[in-house]
Amino acid sequence: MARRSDHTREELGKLILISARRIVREHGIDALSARKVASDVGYTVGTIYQHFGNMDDLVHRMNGETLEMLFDHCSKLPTQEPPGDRLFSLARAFVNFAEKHPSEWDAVISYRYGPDHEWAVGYDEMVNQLLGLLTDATSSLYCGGHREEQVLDIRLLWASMYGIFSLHASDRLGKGVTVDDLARRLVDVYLRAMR
Amino acid sequence: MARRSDHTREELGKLILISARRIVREHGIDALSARKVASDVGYTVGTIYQHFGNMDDLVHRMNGETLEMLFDHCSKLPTQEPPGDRLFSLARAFVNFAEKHPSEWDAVISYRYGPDHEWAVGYDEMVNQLLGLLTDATSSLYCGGHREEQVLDIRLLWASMYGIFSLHASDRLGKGVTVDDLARRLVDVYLRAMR
DNA sequence: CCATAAATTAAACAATGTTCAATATATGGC
DNA sequence: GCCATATATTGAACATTGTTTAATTTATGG
Repeated sequence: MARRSDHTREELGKLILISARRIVREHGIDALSARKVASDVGYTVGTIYQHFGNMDDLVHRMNGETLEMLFDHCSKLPTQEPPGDRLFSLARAFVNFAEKHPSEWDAVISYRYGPDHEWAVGYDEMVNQLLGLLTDATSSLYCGGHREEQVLDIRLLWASMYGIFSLHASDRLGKGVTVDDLARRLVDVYLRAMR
Repeated sequence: MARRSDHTREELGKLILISARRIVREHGIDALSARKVASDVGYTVGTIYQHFGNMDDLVHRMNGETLEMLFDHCSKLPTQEPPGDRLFSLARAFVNFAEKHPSEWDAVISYRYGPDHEWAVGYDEMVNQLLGLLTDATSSLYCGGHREEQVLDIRLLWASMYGIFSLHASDRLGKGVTVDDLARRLVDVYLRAMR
């Protein structure tokens, strides 16, 4: 029996998340299971379920942290560029991050939660922060009173990137087409339309 | 034991696909299982596996047929409209179809195949036919020698629609944002960029 | 030192995809 | 009509899942 005083409750929660991430990184999201995490962390299944109500919650927390990593990655970008360049940089940063953490990003993109799963507020906030980066990078393009248009456009950019990654995850982008090609073209088309 | 002469091999294959589609339509892709299909069709699990090597193949065939249905749905569209209108019609037809067959479309969009699953040629051909519709609707916009650009743009439109549907499937489009809003805006942005 | 609360285990459950030997059925040759 | 052969079908098994729960162990506070 793993000793209760080995780690505080909080520490163990972190250990579980670290272990889950390691399994996902090394073997993909489909290889993740409660028992593997448990044995990896030196406890048994039940303990996992006391820290995370179910597997969806565990994956959800992990994915939230992955979004946080992406946000940090993007926050390092220079903020002085002209709006067009800045959007390109942002898109490239997305692609970079996805290439650097393929399995973890795949989990964010294509893990299917069960029907009664609820989105944590922290998760939504993180998405909003990422959308905020896109908003900042493009707001000079909406000098008029077209703020609602911008909201829609940001969602569209986000959805489009999401689709590119989704198709990429299952190798369905098309022969010779890369994520980078499509992301660049997406920004290009968008900027042309805004001109 | 179900009598062997009740149906020819081909008939039984069709029955299995019909049953699978019914289960998906009524209870969603996550409710689909080999045993449910088997009992629904009046046979046992093993028979399913003699007709479809594994569940991925079964879903793949079903999804291929769904794409076929979408293609038929889109083929009824008038072909005389100006290119812009035609692209809007096409996008609306996609959205219509997805709204008409939510669960079956969800299966196409977000079912995760196993790691060693291979895409059937028939499936890819069907995707190509759908991309062909987009190509036809937009080719007058590429009067110059920009055919490679068009190929990329078609893939981009496809990926973007895909992303919109993916996010919609998990209710993550954003507060008050609909599939139709985004699809229309997508076409709008694209056409503006092409102008 | 003991009572209480919390953490942890071990075992169970139902459901899944998948395989396989045994059995039943149809078919073609006589 | 009968028999051998090929094929279809079953039924049971296996490993793996997520999840629950009663029993046990551990820490903590009086």
